[in-house]
Amino acid sequence: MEEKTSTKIFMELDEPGKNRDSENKTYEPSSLHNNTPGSPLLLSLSLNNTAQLPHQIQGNPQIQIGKLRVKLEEEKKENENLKVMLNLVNERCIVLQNRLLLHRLSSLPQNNHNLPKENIQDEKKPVFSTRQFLNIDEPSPSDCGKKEGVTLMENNENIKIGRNFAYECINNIHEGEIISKKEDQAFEAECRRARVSIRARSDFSLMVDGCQWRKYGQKTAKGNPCPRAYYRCSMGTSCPVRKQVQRCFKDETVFITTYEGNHNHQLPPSAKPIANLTSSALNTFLSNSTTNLQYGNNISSTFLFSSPLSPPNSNAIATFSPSPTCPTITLDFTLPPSNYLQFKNHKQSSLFPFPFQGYNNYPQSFEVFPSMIDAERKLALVDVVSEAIEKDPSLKATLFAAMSSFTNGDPLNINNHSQPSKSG
DNA sequence: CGTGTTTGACCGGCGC
DNA sequence: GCGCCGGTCAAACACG
Repeated sequence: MEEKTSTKIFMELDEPGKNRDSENKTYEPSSLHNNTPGSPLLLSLSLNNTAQLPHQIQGNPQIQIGKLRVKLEEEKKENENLKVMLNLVNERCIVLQNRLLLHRLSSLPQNNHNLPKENIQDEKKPVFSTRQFLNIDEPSPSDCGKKEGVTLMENNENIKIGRNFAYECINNIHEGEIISKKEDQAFEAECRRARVSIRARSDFSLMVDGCQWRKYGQKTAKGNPCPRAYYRCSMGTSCPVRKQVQRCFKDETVFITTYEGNHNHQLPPSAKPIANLTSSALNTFLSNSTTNLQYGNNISSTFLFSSPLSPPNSNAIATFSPSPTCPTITLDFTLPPSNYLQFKNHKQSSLFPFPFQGYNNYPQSFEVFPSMIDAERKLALVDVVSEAIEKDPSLKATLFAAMSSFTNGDPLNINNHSQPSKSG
């Protein structure tokens, strides 16, 4: 957008024999703008009078240049302000889009395998417009992203409209934030109760989480002969964080580590990746959970989770179980990377930037796998696919076959699943 | 002796 | 109300 407008200005200034004083070299656009080499000129949003520019250049060149420079400085300043504002609007739009997505996921009926086709189609849409979230008909300030982007390119009047749009957008979004404050409070309360469970192999880097733990109990839980160990964080005084570690009895190389609570002390650098992982997972899912509880839903969902950890440990299949007493997020790192690829390619999953940040402000992304099946079934699915892929290099066929067994023969229709056989 | 682990007892929530 | 189960407590123990 900026570069386009800038190019237009260049062309007008450089056009020979039209408005340019050929004897005066100071009309060189680069000398006018003092821009760094290669950087676009920052005139795009605010040049209300680009059409008049050639006329202004006529007459005394020195005076006109002086006037132009002053005007240019003003425009640059305004342009900077508008850029800041635009960034703000974009950031807030992303926040609203994610809120909308989580809202939509949680609003789906529990038996959503009977969803009409349109709804399933909707789930595949990568992003949702702000207007959809705010439920406002056009024309609306909530259309700022789209409308501003178009109108700013057209003419000066539209630039003004676009600018007003931006202002209105900000005001509008602020109202939305106020409305959602109550949800945020519920969200915080949820954070304290929620758990993040990590399934990882014993040689996996996640097993060393950088914190100091003191074991305070051990118990053999029902359904798993392997004892579950209970740990308390001993790094801070009365740190409320606890974790449970249990071996998976199906595959003893797999450990299930469950974290609960927030650290009340400074974390060492070595502990931050896991802290980021768990906090971003919590952030990712708990809005969904809060809305679920609010609407009385008790649905689980599965996502491809792009964690803040470095590759190759950067992806996990995440399962969210929004239990009213203890919502739990399970991040499964036990699948080989190829499984994630298959999982990802299988559905037209969408990718969008995720605004929530971990302790360390890692940039994060969040991939949506639009399904709503219960946690147990999905974990069973993960096991089946994992085993099959280990045995058979023909990943795609095996994966689709496994998916078909859960989806009444249609591997693409994850919502229309049937009960898996326990023989797995 | 200080720190961490082990392990049986205890408690509270939940389902029947 | 009762029993089951997960989670926690705390005394005993191990180790440096």
